Amino acid sequence: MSEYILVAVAWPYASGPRHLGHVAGFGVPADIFARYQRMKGNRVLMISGTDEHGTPVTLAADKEGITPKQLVDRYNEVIGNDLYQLGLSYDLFTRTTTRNHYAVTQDLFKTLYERGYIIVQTTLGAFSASTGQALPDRYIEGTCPICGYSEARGDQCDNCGSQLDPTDLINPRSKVDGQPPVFRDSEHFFLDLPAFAAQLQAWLVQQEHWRPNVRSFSLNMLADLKARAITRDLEWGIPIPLPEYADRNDKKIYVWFDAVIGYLSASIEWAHNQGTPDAWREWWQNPSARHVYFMGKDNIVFHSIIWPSMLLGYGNGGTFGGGQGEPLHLPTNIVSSEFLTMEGKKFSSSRGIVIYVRDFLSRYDPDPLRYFLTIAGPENQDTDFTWAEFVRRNNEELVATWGNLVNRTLTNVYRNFGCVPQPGRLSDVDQGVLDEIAHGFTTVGELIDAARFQAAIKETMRLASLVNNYLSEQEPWRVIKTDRERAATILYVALRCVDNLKLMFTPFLPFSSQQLHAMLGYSGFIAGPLEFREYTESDGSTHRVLTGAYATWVGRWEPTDLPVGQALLQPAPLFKKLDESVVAEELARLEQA
RNA sequence: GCCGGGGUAGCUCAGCGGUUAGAGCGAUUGAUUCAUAAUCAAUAGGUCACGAGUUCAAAUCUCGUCCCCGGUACCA
Repeated sequence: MSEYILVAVAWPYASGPRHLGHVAGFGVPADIFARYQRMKGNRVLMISGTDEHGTPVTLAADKEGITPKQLVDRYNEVIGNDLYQLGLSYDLFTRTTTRNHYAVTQDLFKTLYERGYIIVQTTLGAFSASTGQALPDRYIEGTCPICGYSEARGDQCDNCGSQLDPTDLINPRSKVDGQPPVFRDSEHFFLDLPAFAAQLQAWLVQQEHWRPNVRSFSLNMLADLKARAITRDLEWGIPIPLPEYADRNDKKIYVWFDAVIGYLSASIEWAHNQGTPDAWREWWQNPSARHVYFMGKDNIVFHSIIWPSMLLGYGNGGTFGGGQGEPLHLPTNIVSSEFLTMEGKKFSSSRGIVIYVRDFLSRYDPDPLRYFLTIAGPENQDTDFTWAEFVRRNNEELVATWGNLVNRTLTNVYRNFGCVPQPGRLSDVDQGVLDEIAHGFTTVGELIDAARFQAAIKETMRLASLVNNYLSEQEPWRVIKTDRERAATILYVALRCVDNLKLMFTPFLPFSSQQLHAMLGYSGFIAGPLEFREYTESDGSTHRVLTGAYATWVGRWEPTDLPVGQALLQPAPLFKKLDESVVAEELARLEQA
């Protein structure tokens, strides 16, 4: 019985290229989960896109003297390429500047507004004296009234940690042009979060399967819930869908309000692109579907409080819901990761403590990166990326344990038989190792399903060691000198194990598993490939999306019947051993940046 | 400040009330040589941040202290 599973992946922000920390937090874990579920035969819809509105985009564009749209076009392409090269198997990776996304966002806004969940309040805002541009709190700096630190931000002082208001600062100035800001009243729309407090509470207490930090953090927030502004004084954003704002260019929907709606709008776009415009309902209006969200810990509140409130308020209503069927589905699980640091420090583009995904992949293969981010990534606590550790994990774990097992097995078989050998009678030891590997489909599968990816890949590696152990004990290279049939049996068993491990490694290491699949003499795509497609919307605008024909995958999450006699291809190493000098080279590169 | 998470072997991390606290790597010793000098086995290595408490039993629960990370509602 196949399940409907929505894999909702956090939307990378299109203000610049993304670094390793970003993909460690949401991309790789989500892809492992999605690939496993597809191999298992479930109906997976994995969606996301670039998040393209908001102040940082406009400021970055101003700095370069280009329009926000030009800037996000560039980074949508860069980020899309990164994700493609990493093999993240989105059913749809789109963007928030599509006509479809605007329409869905406006539908939610309008529906929530009509139902009284959006209210108007006046707040004091800061504006640039020269350009009139609104300045978010953190774009204002000045002297901290508490500790006297001269570079305190409008929201917080980094020196003493005090929470501040921009109006508290002594000698406030804009971080953009250094001029003192002008403060004036501004009318904004607020999402009435307290209206959902009771429903959220009832829902959250039931979510005992969530990682504890997500649940307790969210429950805690409920105690002191306030209405939250969902519009900004900004030109760049989705227009407020009310008649009196139709011609106004100074106030737009807040970027986070539209970003979370992306999960729904991307599902709707996917269905439309497939030519089955209502297919999104099979995930969103299906109470037995599972919705699993992946993100970094800084995004929790938007997914556990704000987005659920919006879904509760919308129900099945509005233009897209059509007032029919079940209310839209709330998150089933919110898988939040901790943070990856870089050589002991926080990632920081401005200070050059960063490795961009594209730079990394220009020099190294995607699977070693996916391996590192899974086995040593920030799943349960902050973890550190160091080049020394990356090289070590690559050489001494990935190459030595799994790569070597594949290479020694295939080389032995290829040289002596050329094809999958006919086994003789299996001994208890033979059957024992086959059974243990086959059992991995259960243990590894359960770990992945529970979002315990680190434990899952460790278990898979342990199984690979087991087969190395089996070969060491059985010594087929010695046996073959005296007993060819026994050697054939041993190698057949090892090859069956490798074939099954190949499948178990596929969610983690899709590229090398595909290579191995071919070397074992199989055809077809075990789990791939990804592709870009161009779509044109009704207004004639086009955009590129990342997608793939995943239904054609031949990889199944179950033991294989490796056909006796199947011809193998000439084996070649799956992974490259990295020279120790890589560490010094990369550290020097960081120094220069 | 407040809220949440974390501090465990040389390193990177699991474990989160129950036999003598685990893994991988590193170290030492031995075996092996089919394989990318890749493998396999054994040994050594820890007052589980610190202090107090609850309990028959604490790395695990409670309280306090110190340090690191995130959030703190106008960064996303």
